[in-house]
Amino acid sequence: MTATTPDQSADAAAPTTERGRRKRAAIVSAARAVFEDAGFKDARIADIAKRAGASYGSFYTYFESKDEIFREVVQDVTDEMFETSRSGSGTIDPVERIEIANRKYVEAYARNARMMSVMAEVSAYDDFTGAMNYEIRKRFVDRNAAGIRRLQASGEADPKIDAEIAADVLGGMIERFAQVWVPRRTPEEIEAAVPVLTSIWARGIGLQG
Amino acid sequence: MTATTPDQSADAAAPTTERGRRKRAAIVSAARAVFEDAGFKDARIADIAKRAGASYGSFYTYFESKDEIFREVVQDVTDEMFETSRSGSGTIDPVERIEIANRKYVEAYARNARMMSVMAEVSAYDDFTGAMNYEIRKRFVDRNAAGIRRLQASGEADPKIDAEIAADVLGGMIERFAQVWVPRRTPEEIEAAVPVLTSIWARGIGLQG
Amino acid sequence: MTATTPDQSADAAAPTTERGRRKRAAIVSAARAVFEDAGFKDARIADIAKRAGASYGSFYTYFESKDEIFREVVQDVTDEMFETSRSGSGTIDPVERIEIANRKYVEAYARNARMMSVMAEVSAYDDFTGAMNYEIRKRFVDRNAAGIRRLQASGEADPKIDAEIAADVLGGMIERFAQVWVPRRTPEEIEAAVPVLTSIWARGIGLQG
Amino acid sequence: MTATTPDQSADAAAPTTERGRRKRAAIVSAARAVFEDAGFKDARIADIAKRAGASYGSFYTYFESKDEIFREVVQDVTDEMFETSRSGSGTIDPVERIEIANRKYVEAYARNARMMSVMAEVSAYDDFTGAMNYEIRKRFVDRNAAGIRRLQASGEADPKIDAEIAADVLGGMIERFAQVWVPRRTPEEIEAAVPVLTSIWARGIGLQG
DNA sequence: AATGAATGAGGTTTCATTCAT
DNA sequence: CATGAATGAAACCTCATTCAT
Repeated sequence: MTATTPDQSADAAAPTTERGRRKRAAIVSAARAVFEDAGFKDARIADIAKRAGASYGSFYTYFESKDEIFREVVQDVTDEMFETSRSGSGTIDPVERIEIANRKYVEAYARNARMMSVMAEVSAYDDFTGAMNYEIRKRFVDRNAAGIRRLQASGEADPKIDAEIAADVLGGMIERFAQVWVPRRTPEEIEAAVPVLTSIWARGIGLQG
Repeated sequence: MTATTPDQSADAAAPTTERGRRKRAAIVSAARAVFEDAGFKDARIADIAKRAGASYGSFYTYFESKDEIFREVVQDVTDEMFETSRSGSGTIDPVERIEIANRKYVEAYARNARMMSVMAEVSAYDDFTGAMNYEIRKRFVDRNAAGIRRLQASGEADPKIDAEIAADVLGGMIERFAQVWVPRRTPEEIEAAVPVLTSIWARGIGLQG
Repeated sequence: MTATTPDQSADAAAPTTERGRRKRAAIVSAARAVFEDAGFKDARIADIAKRAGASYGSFYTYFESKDEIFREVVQDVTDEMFETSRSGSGTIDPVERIEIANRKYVEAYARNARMMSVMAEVSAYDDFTGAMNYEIRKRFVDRNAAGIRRLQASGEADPKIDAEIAADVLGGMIERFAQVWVPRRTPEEIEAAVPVLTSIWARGIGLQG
Repeated sequence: MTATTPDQSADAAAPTTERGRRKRAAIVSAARAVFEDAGFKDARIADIAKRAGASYGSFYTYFESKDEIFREVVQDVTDEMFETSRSGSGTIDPVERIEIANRKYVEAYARNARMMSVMAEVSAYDDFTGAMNYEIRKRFVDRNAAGIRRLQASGEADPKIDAEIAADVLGGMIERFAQVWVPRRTPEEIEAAVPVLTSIWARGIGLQG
């Protein structure tokens, strides 16, 4: 994949029939599975087509290129990472809110772990994927920053802290935790570590005596 | 690159003459530059040879394959990351020690940033590189854990904290900070952020009132 | 070609369309011609493809490797050598039967002479081809042994002779005759020598006063 | 190896010192071993040099090319095949003489079996080797023809037989026997089969009853 | 639309031979 | 003469993309 900017002028027409929509969806789903198994470079169109029960040529009826379908899968992942982390919580206790947010992020990451890893691979040489990665991160960090500023305003968090940097750094801590722990540890181990994350986070911004 | 374990049975001979040593070093150096520019998959032997002022065949005088030279470069990076982070500091103040350690890691990362990124790419499908990455991380995290335990023993850090998990998580925070900031920010911005990292770290383990 | 055992897990798909079948057959035919001209080692995929009017890649649509197509050609030759020598003769005179069998073998060899020679070359380092060569020989020798035993049972051939060894040795005589004479002599010379072969064979097993 | 005619204008000088002669002999010996192990095409100059304890460059001090050294080895084999089969026997009994000659050929073949097989491989594309093979065969067949004519003159063998063709055909029987049996059977089995060869040969030319 | 065959640029690797030291 | 590094022409194989049916 060469460095590119998103190109919306898709030549491959959107399917008009129900059957076409199903086939298209099958290809996207198969592509995601193949990318997860093989990474981007080693994924072959032939494998995607076979896995989708489609022919070689059918792939190109729906997608212009390998890049294009990869971007569609990346977009799906990005959307889901957004979606999941969006819903707020009803609680009032700030530490509990932080823990819920952290847990949500880790859970969303777990559902998309392989693709997140492949996106990290591809970001190295593809601008679009890099931008998507950045978006996911930015959304997460921005929400964290807003939360910290709110806690500073209410006098619960240390007002001397730079909220943007702290949110960036602490968000990175969660990201890295997910990257490292999700593929290697059991759900129970991860669950047990989340309170440690929360505690560090809370102390880090001066919450709690 | 297919998943592999380190293989010491190098078929390509070590150079016996001074001239050979120079050419070999030139190839390693050129290879690193090419990997940094292009990543692993897109790096071409032809480019490495040309950049080293060597012929196509000369490459294969010293290295069996693209995999082999990549591992040599990875080994070099790993060694340097170890080397740098090893030397202790003379100070006694724990916060200052943490800051020095963090700054050292970030500086070492900065010197190897592109290769660290390529290694992240390749770790996805190559066991050797994955193992090297793991080694770097483990070394860093272990040192941190020892430091935390020491501070707990001296009563400076909160003894209720699980030192291993905290070291893992806080180490990840530094790693991710380096990954994200080094390629995108100026040295000044990074320098300015390090105290934030240090502060969060220190508070996170219960240092300071 | 490295030593191998036959591998039935062909990855290259069998053609499903008529067009595909034609192209595949053209490639097999071209391959045989190229192997006959150049032997195995010097045969180049590019030449096979060009001769078949196909592109480089088309070759790999149907065959995994040079080894695989060589085996297919070898299989064809083997089949034809079997086929030809199978049909019995109607005559009752044992000497006449021997002469017919010898002539048939030599004729079959003549039709496949170049490939038989290439197979001899390749047998030196490839197990599959060696096995095919062995099969051809075994089939021929076994039939001869049965014939000799029949003649011994009917009292026409010397019963003291070891039929298996005699069949092996006399079969080898025919094989070697074909190897040496077919490429170097005219059909007329060969035709004229066949009765000598027959006479030696017949006398050798004690037929005729 | 491309088709060539023997070229006596060797550029590589004959060694003048004793040490040079020894090294040259070591290279020839190593080359033979490598050709026997690997055949012609797969034999590498590097392996020959290493096996001879010589450097890469030394090889080219003594030999112009891979072809040249192969021809030297082939010449050695040819000489030895000649040498061995030359010495006559003292006996008078014609059948015994035939048996001795056959046994001698098989024994000489056994000593050179691997190289004879490699020569068969190379004969397919190299004229010089083909000529050597032909020489070996011709010498053997000619001697046989002379023997048959002698027996015809003395009234022991059937005078109606064409001595040249019979010698060719029966010689081929021995050759093929050696090719097939030597690599696959034990010396005892071979020894046991030689009388069958002799018997067929003797009967074939009308000797005995 | 669907199918699957056809294309060919692009990359890796080998190794006989030459050449600088 | 000895050494071993340097050269580069081949040759193989892959696979995204195009195209004929």
